[in-house]
Amino acid sequence: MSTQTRRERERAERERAIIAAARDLALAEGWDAVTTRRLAAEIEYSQPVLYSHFKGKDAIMAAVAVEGFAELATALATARTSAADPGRAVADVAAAYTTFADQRPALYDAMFTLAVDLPFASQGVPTDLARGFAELAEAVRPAAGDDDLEAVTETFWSGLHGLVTLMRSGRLRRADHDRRLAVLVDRFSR
Amino acid sequence: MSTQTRRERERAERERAIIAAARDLALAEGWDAVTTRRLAAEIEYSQPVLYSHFKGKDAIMAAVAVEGFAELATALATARTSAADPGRAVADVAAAYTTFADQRPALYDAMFTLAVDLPFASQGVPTDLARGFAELAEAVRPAAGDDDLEAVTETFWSGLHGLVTLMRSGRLRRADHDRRLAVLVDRFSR
DNA sequence: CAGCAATGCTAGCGGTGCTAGGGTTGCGGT
DNA sequence: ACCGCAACCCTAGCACCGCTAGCATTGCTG
Repeated sequence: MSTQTRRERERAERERAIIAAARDLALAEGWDAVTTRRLAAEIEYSQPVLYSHFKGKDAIMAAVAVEGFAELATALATARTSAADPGRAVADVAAAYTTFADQRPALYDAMFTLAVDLPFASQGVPTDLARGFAELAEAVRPAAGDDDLEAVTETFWSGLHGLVTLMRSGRLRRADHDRRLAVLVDRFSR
Repeated sequence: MSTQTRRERERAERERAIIAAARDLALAEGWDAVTTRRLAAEIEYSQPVLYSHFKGKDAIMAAVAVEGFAELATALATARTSAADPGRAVADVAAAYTTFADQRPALYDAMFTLAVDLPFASQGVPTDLARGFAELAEAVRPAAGDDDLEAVTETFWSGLHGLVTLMRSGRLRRADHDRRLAVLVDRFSR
């Protein structure tokens, strides 16, 4: 039994090493640089080992994305609960969201742009995603008015997502980001 | 001189055939299915011919995207100018935008998600992109208030882009699209 | 009609994600 | 203590990708 548990522990550690290597490599050089060969070299095992842990490269990216959902939810929660007054919660949460996406572009891509077939129907993804979504919802609740809160939250989220992705692909000037963010926040604050 | 012009004409036709093949293939099976080998087979030439017209696959995708910008601009212009009254222009333009993206997903991807290094500083891209942008700006102008029109337009655009991309990647339920769109339109109509 | 220039082909390079099959290692039962 | 077996991991390779070098062939020009 002892050797069994040791093996399982080593396996779990190796799996974490794979995810960490993928994440670090993606953040440093982008997802294009994350190849199964480089990943294998990074963890000092051969390529096929990766496939004993994950179904394929997409699954590895999904695992990295899962970590991202937890981080994003935490960042949003911190921003909202530490807002000076409830009226500023929307602005603070919005700023936290775009900052998160801006500072971890590769992670954000894995979460929302690439890896379409995330394990949405299982694991902790829905949980952490829902946590982040709930933070957005609480922030915009006072300004929802007669509209359905879920629809307002989703729309606000879409606005943030659009700002982030369009700016990062060069369609929107970076210099005007704060101005745009202020407009969005204003429209969802009253 | 006659043979010269004939050759140039044939070359131009072939170039159009490449773009058309890429577009059709992308719309039918997605951009992953668009390989240089399949493209070459489609136009009944060998692979290297593609590279005498375009610098690489990205350039072909960019050419497809350029067509898309013109179409989108036209669709938005039609929606805005045929709106029953100016008050409904925002709703009609917004609907036209999301419908365009929904019906030509591959084209939309080429325009806004993939192909980062578009010929932004040349050709007709800025023109058509600016045309589309101007339509959005005219629609939201009455509701801009004291805010900078450009910032409001860019933010509205981001909202549309976010709705489209998040829905297409499965993050937002398709059934609630109209409700979300109504929220966005409402927030940019007053 | 000869020579040349342009044009498009075959073949191949280095890379990708992924997998089949064989060794080697090390645990478990006698 | 040792032997057989099972689990594990590596080497080698497949089919495909974008892209390019170099050669034939074609067809215009003087």
